[in-house]
Amino acid sequence: MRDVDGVFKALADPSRRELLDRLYARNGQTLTELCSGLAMARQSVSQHLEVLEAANLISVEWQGREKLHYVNPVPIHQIYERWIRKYEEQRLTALHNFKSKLERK
Amino acid sequence: MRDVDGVFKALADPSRRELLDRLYARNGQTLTELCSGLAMARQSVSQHLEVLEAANLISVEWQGREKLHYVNPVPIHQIYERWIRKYEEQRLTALHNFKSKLERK
DNA sequence: TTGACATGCAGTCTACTACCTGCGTATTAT
DNA sequence: ATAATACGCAGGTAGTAGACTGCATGTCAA
Repeated sequence: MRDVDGVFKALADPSRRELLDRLYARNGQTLTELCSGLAMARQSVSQHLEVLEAANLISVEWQGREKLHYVNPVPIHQIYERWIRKYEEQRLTALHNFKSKLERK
Repeated sequence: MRDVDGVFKALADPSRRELLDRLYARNGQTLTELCSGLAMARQSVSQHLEVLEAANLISVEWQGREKLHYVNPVPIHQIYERWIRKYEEQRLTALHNFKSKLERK
């Protein structure tokens, strides 16, 4: 349950976020497809994908010699639920206080 | 605008998330207050706070020799807006498809 | 069957990160 | 005025992360 850490760490790298974006744009891409257009060696991309997979942000399906990658949106949702919504409330409270202050003038 | 990276990196460390949580529980704490109960040297905490400040996740106000720290929920909201909501939609779509599949049975 | 293709495994190099310690400076309290 | 307090600055170290190269393995196609 406390694998929040892995998710945050996985998301902390811009290359990994781009990979997620690419998968979001078209799901089920292979490793070499994901490599194309990136200024990185295949091995680097592969490592990044491993990190994303370890964080459960993507899932993998083998099809012959090809490795297909799929986004898994669940961990991101959990991050939101367990971590962001709390701060969201404070933000809205702050906003509300700010408005009230304005109105009292 | 693309300082998303700094925010993600700042959030990637559990110590920094705990510091944010502590500030969320009680805003406006000083450095030494934030240090108390943590198994870390003051300097380490200070460095973490610098990272959070650089990511604009906290703001700082000097009062004499004391440094007061305040949470800034805006960047987290931006992360949500620009990065999470998108995946949220896909998650709901996936959920919807899943339900439809069940119903077709 | 042989060659091309998709990927994995292992090792290396560099840079950064998260710690620390020691010392310096400014502010408050006695 | 002096001591205690709150903090910053500089520097040092161990571990890790991100990139690479080279080679091995498994799969498909001619």
